[in-house]
Amino acid sequence: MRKNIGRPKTFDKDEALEKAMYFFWEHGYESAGLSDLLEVMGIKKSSFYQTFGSKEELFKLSLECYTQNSVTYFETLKKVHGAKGALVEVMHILLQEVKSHGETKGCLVMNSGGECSAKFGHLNPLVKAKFKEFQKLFMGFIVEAQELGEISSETPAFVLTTVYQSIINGASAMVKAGAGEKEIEILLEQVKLLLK
Amino acid sequence: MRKNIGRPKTFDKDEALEKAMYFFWEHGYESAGLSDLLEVMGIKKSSFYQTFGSKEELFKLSLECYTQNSVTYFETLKKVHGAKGALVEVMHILLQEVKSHGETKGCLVMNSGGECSAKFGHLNPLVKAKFKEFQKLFMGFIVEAQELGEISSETPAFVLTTVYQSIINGASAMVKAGAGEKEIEILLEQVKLLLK
DNA sequence: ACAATAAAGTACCGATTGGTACTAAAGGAT
DNA sequence: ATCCTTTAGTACCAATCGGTACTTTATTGT
Repeated sequence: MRKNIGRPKTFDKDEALEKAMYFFWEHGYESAGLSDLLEVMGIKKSSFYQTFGSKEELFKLSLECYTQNSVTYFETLKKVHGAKGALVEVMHILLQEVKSHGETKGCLVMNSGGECSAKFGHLNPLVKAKFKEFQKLFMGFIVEAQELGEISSETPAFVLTTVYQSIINGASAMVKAGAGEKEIEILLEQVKLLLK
Repeated sequence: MRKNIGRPKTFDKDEALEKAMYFFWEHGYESAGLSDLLEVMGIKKSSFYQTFGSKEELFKLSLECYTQNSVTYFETLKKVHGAKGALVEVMHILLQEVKSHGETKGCLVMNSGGECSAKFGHLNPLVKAKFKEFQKLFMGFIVEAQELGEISSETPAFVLTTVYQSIINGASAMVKAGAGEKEIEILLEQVKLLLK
């Protein structure tokens, strides 16, 4: 069987996907126009449909890509700040975003939940699966922090995880609706208080 | 000056607006098609543009309508459950929604924040204004509960308000992303714990 | 009867959407 | 030189979008 026949690919699929993922993250699934995506990805329509099949397929892959990137990013944060510190740092980063830009992209998975639950119900199962991955990721950090004694083991890890998620997701939702620094500073303190 | 000249209106503007508001609440601004809205409102296109001007104007009025309805609704809850009880009841209602339907519409203002912050930036000021109205509404309840001794005055009212908002908004966002009963039950307990 | 207003109904508009079809050129392997 | 595949480019598609224009009919007060 012959290999490398024909004209070789001139773009990297994963790189193009990552660029698309960022664009979905910024604009949402529906609002991300195909022509905009193509421009960002740096490929032409014919290449796109041959490689990714459809906009919906691209979006599904973007959700996967986002989750993988997030896991890697959290591992990096853990190495720098520790398990508990990484969780606090997430809120700290949100605060910095609000202070410098007054807005935030939030979490692609949560954003997609809001967008898909009403109009793109067939994407809900995937969104839910990714949500559970994040839940698992966060709880892993909390369990680890509890084992290390960074966080009290008095409250069950799942409870801490759920409350933590509600605060950070609520925080970014509030920023999008118009909340400012004061609110996020309060919520940062609340996260620190929660993870005692 | 002659009054009541011409053919009288056969539909009530406020009723039609309220129906449109519910439709926006369920489907979001962009996803609510004009033809769907007309069907729900029970009026024809010509009547619509004469009365409301445009889809965007209708949406702005819907945000006003939603906020007014919410204020009225909260006053009702307060009469039944008291100031603190009303705040807890909001979370309780969300839990019931999850138990019976597995989903929630959330808050129209917060939903609009997520939708408009990216693509319909010119609506942000209005969304922000409505967000602050809700903030004021919640804080009024908390202040009242503190004065009555239902809630401890140890923590400042604004802090309690912010944390409360982050939890309920985070909760409905999580439900849309796929969270279930367990998570919301935990968050209901957390709200009760917060408002001590 | 007449004027004034609102309704229903129809037709149409330009713009945009995601997606398809097809041609032609490019580039590497055999 | 031949084959295979991926590019770029163009044209086109049906569907949908919010919105406009216009005619016709209905219902009131004067």
